Amino acid sequence: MLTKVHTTEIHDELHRMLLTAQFGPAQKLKPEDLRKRYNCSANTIREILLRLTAAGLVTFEEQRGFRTREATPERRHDVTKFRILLEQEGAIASMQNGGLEWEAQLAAAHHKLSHIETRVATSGAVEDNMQLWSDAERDFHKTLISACDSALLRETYNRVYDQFRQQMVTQERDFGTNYFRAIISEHQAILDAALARDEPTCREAIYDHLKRNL
Amino acid sequence: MLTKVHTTEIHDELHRMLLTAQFGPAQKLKPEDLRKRYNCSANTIREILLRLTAAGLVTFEEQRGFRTREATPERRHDVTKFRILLEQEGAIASMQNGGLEWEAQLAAAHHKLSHIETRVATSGAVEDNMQLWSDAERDFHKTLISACDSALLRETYNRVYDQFRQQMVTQERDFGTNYFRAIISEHQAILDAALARDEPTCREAIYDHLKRNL
DNA sequence: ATTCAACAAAATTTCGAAATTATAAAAAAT
DNA sequence: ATTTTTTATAATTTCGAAATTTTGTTGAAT
Repeated sequence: MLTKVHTTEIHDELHRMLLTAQFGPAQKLKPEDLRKRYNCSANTIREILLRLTAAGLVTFEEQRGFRTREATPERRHDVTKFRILLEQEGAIASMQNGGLEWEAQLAAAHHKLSHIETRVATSGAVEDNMQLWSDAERDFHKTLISACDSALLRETYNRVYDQFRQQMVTQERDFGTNYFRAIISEHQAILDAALARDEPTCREAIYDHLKRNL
Repeated sequence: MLTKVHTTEIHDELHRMLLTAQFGPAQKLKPEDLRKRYNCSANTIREILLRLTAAGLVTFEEQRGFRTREATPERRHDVTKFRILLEQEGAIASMQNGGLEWEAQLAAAHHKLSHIETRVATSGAVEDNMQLWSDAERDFHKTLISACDSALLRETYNRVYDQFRQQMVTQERDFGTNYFRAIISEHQAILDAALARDEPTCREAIYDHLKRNL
């Protein structure tokens, strides 16, 4: 009898681990180890790793297995630059296409995010709120471009956002209260420009928010 | 004894078939059929289809298998718009970073392409030269952005180019001599603007080349 | 005639193991 | 001592089949 396995759950778990630096950069991901840890077959692990490769979080070389992506300044620069391009284009398209519903969703996402960021900035409890902040940050940026009419751009952005996050957490940067104090106003600037439909200002706000990673 | 199978070759074969409309739009890709056709295991087919899903040429739904992508005007529009964005950004970065070597490669790729296009436009032998033209066209556009400093943009462009091609061939368009007569000058305009480092003109030339698919 | 349930057939997913290939270690040759 | 060959070990890929889920069909109930 086959023990029921939950491929999706293992996938999500590994995905989460990759975005919280539970593995080192360019670290080998051994199917045999993972197989034992999750009590499933090597094939299932292989399929999951192939999907994570498609997401850009893992690299694959024929006959030599899987690795987490490298974390280098060059790659961080590349991912950041590309994210800026996609987010600017997506945000502007959203500003042109989005209506009241989009504005409301963006305001809501920002409200949540700024609440968490303020709490972290004042209390200093970074670790405790990391996952919460992480989800809220992703949601805000995703909502920003959500009214953009290109499904392909949105899909691509989601991939790139994850890769960006992977670079961030892997190259341990200053995630102290200073960081959170700084980004509160940056997120506010993006929100304001977006709702005001001020395209050049929004472009600039997105750039200013991300330029520290270039 | 296991009969040696060539996963890569089957993959490339299916990839080629997807880009030459050997399957209908949104057609189910049955692992069992493919397994028999290529004389390999269902698992191997599954792995290949997962890779093609990562490339964006195939869709996958849990427990209900794989399908070729749909071919709709909306999707063609989306893919075209995104391709224009990536190609414009990539070309301009190439013009800024590329040196003599890049110029030479671009000139070479264009020479090949225009030779084939002229032959097709005059002889009318479209079918006979389709694969040849297809490879040359891809190579020209790929070379155009090859000196762009973002590996991520280049990777993404390659994926989107394939998806664009898939839409083109699936929605049978006018691939007669008229088409080839038209694009000869369009490719020439892109080349000229790129070598002249004229950014606005190059942007426009890329748009003009692709706008018929919007 | 339409809807629903029960069953049968087909397709998908997962497994455990065999076969292949890469990697590491030891031995031999320069 | 360094390089090359050989051997042993480990990892990857592929298979064939079992288990699961979906899809299609038949027959009963409304």
